[in-house]
Amino acid sequence: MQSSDSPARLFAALGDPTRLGLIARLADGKARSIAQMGEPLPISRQALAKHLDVLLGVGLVRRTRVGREARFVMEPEAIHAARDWLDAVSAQWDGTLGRLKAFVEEGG
Amino acid sequence: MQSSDSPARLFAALGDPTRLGLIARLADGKARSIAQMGEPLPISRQALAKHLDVLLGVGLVRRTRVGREARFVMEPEAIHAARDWLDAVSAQWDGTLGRLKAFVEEGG
DNA sequence: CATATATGCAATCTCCAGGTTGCATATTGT
DNA sequence: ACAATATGCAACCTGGAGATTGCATATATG
Repeated sequence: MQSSDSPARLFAALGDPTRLGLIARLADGKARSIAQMGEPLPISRQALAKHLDVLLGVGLVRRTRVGREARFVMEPEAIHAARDWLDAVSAQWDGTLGRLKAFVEEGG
Repeated sequence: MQSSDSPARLFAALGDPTRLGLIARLADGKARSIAQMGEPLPISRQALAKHLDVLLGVGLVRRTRVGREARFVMEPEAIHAARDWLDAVSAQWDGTLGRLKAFVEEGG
């Protein structure tokens, strides 16, 4: 696990419709091979493999070899990391807004 | 509000270290001009303006003209939209059905 | 063993994101 | 009016993302 570089890389990995769709499909917890993942997609197998490599690089999925297949499962911790970053930003916004309200209340 | 296209565009907007830094700074709720935002950054003013345009395009910031200045404020609703997407994925994973499927698929 | 299946590796192509420079426009200040 | 400030607009350059094709390798199956 050397992927906790910066949240930007994580968001960048999610910032592609194909990859986002892969994550959405893998969210059911099922492990899928590359061929299975690519079955409904209009792109080549190699393009798909690259996308999965990107997701792997930021820790959003985990790879397991089963025979000649490479099965991919979602890794929810990376999702949590991204969500935590957004929560922090959101919390800071809500906090400062609360302080602004307090100021208005006090100052009149 | 025509920005609720797909979450991928939102994540893509966040998937750049410069833009992520801008959002982090704007999370305090203060409105800042382009010159103010660019003061600590090692990039040109035009590059910064493009980044702010990207954030504007997905609804992450709001622009207000004050005299000759263009002030930017964060728009927390877009942050919430991104967080909600991650929550949905996470919730699906955490569901018992998803975990059971994962166990069956992996463990055999 | 021979063959089909599933994936890995590598070279290549194209396009656009992110950056720059130069000039134009609008607003403030003297 | 004139100069300084703040931004907008446009052309341009470059590296890398996303895709392709072709070939190599490993595993299952007859």
